[in-house]
Amino acid sequence: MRIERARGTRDFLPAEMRKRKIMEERMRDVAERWGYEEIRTPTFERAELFTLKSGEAILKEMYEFRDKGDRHLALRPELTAPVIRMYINELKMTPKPTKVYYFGNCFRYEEPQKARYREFWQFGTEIIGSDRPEAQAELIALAFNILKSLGVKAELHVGHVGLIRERLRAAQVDEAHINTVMRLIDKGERQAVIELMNEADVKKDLIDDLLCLLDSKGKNALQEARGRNIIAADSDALRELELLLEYLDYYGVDYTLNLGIARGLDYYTGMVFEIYDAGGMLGAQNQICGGGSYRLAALFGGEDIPLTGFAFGFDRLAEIFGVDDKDLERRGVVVVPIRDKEADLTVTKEAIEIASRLREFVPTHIDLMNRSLSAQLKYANACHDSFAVLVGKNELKESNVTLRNLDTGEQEKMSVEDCVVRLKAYFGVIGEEK
RNA sequence: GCCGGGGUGUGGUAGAGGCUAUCCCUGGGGACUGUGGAUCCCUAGACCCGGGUUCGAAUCCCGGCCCCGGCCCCA
Repeated sequence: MRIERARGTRDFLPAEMRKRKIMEERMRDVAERWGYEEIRTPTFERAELFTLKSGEAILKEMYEFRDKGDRHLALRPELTAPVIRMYINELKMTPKPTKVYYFGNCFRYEEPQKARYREFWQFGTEIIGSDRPEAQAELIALAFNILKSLGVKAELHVGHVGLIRERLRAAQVDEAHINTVMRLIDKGERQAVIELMNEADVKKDLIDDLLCLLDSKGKNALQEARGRNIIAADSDALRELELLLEYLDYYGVDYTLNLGIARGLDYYTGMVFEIYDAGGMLGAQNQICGGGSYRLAALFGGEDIPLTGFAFGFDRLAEIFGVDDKDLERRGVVVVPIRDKEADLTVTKEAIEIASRLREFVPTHIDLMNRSLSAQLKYANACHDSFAVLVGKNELKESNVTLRNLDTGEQEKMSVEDCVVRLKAYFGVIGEEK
């Protein structure tokens, strides 16, 4: 009987893995050069870590279970909460800001769709200890540069939930209602927002101001809003946002100001941003990154430290990441022992020794099926190898090997030493050992 | 949770109630134990699962599973 893959999961074949590894390497590389260090948390956690953050309702969207010790556990549905937990448990004493990144699989029990799976990967970073504009700008610039390293065309929208919250407070809306409104804004339900405000007896011109703020887009939105007195001149959020945008210019980051981004979660406190695929390849799921400044640590029993972070949907990036076929094609070498019918082991011994040397710097095959010479070459061809190193008794007699270029068919006899040098040069190995 | 379209060897397919299920690609072996990509031969390998209708089901019906896409959601 044939066993099917679990719903919403995928197998990654070598070609896909090569692509994903290239992406991972580039993303890690950028993060490292920006001074972030990789961390890793467990694949499963106590379920309450996630319900505390997102409410009991998300239990039905998680893979949660009881272990044999009756602990209530869950496969992680995201990585922010685990990272904060790790920080509170064991990173508290590190110098601030603490800059970390992560890459890991997450699990959600949802209906699979385009670029949406039950097991998916997130790549994200957290700045622990700062939500100042300097930190916000660096974080956004980092996300921007990671996308650049992947050659992905994307659109960055930056907002600030503080502006809207301030506006609502000015309108005498209480905190509980503010959170409700933020959630509605995030869902784009304007009508519901208006109704709720009417119920709360908010004056009509204040409602208009709010709606106007939500619609603000583009570089000049801030000046316009201030010009029309929608934002108070002494607004803290405004000052923070202006500074952030200034810094983004220094970083050379292109952005669209979008005050309508609300991220309907209570713990977002300041800057928020989202990045969308600009190529239209993702259908309905076109958001590839989300982040912002938030306060979450106190919820998990830590000090209420400011946090700024983002997470990329790695699978969505993989969907739109284009890579040269050349980069994906694995080019290696095959060592071909030519055995005679007496099954003389000296040829095999020599071949293995040569393969071991080549394996220090290039993918190397050697026959595992006791095949004939021509069958070995046929296999090498099917595997897109570049060179064959032929080792037979003729070569052994002369202490030589035959190096055959599988692209051109040219071949020539040479010593093992010359062969190694030649292949090192071809595969661009620098820093010859002495 | 809801809606639409699908599921035949590794992959891609033909087949529309009736012979041993078509063809291409693929895997293994051989022609060919010192030179590959061609050709030929042999060989491996499939009707998603369960039930129903029928003399007879890959084909029609029902349920499930899975895939693709959309809604909801997206921490």
